[in-house]
Amino acid sequence: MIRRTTVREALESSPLGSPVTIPGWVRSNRASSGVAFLAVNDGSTFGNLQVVLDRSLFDEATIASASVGTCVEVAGTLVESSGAGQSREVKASGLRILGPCDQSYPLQPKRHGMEFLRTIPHLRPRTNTFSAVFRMRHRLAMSIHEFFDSRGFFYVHPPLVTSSDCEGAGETFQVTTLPLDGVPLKDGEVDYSRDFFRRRAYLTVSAQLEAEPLALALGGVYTFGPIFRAEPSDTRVHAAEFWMIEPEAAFMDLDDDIALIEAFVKHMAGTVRDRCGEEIEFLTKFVEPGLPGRYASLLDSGFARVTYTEAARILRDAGTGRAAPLEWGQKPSSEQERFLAEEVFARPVFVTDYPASFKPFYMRLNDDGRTVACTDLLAPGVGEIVGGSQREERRDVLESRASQQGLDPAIYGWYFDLRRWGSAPHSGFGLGFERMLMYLSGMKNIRDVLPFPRTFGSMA
RNA sequence: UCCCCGGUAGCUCAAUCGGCAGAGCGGGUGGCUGUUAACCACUAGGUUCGAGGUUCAAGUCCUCGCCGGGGAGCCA
Repeated sequence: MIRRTTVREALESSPLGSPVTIPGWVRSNRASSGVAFLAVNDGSTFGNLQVVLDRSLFDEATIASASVGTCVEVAGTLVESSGAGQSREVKASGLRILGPCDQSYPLQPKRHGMEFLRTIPHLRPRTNTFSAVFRMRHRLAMSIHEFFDSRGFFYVHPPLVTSSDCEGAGETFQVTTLPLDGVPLKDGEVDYSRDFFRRRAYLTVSAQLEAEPLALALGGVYTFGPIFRAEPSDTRVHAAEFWMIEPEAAFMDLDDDIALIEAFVKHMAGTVRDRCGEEIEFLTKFVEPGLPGRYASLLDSGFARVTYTEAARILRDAGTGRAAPLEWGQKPSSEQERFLAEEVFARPVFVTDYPASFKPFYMRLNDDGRTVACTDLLAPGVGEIVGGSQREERRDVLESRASQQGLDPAIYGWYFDLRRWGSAPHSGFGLGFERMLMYLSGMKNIRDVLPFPRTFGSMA
């Protein structure tokens, strides 16, 4: 075991004058006749550690061998830097090559295109941009657990293999051990009784249906795990495998749900802003200049709230404006959603009470009989980031809406049972983890916030 | 799935109306007394995505294919 000092410790906390041993990867190697400088990064923090090599102590070949990408272990003393770019540096007494790196190494100390970096997912975490994104990803994930834990929500783990396709949430990947070149048939149909689970099985497209029974026992719960969707959506915001947060809580109505969403989004943004300052600074400079404005819009004011019906009126009255009018009963287009968030309200806005006609059966029917108690949170620059609703707790209403939408009661029997015995008002929402990370990092393609993205037609 | 755009050196990109295929970075060699994606000089490096076609002449125009990107729909 190497007893090491991290770059983060060396830059922030280790006492000056102390001897240190620091392993890391060379980001740049600048040699002049009397002295050579290595920029060493170990991923523990955004910044590099400057290592100073006196050329009277190190020969030409040793210095040259520490080329960009090489894994080195530097021994030396932590000292105050006389240069302008950093306050501390290491005066080296030893340099060991742990992992040599020849000139075929694809990463250079220069800007690369995202498309090229996607072809080397195993190396791109060594770039400034991707190491920043993945540290931010960690911080965001941790902030989710902090938030719900502090509010008494329990972290639950619904199955990834399910029997239902969660109505309308998307195309499923089927899970089977049946041989594809000789599927067993019975009466001309596939004989699923001979499949692994003795029935059809899918990868989950949403954990919500399984979260509800847990919420109706534990009170407040949340899930945070992978979701799989087989939709052939070839866009910058869709992945076949992504992560979703789905809180669900008993005794919570739509107003409570909306308050929870707002507090949650603010907590995530606030934590990342507080803890990822260097990452945000870098990403603002090289990826998305509008990043500070995004944090401000999330953190510095309350979110707006309108009903779908009011939004349709606004879009109609805006008339000659950028977005087309919305006829009541139609789904808003992404252009209309962006118009509301960016121009009408200029901050995140909750749109509530959509028509029941294009929403799933489990959303609670309002007293008007034509809208449901749901909300989408629309953010400037991206559109929808959260979708939630109060769930239909009345057994008769739920069953009639399910049958209207043509669902098989046999599959959803247990879901109806929740309303049969001890039903309770409850609500929840879903938030796409990568979409949130894209918003907070400024990355423009979902493939660039996932370490190894799986998207339609591509598994690099 | 539909629509649009693109593919030139290892990488990032130029190349006028169809007329000798270039630069920066990276690599190699040499230089420089503290550099900040160091700098200076020299140098090597090309099946212009592939297959056809038009033309005296194609990176450039046409057809097909492959790959990549963006948008729409759908969603998270």
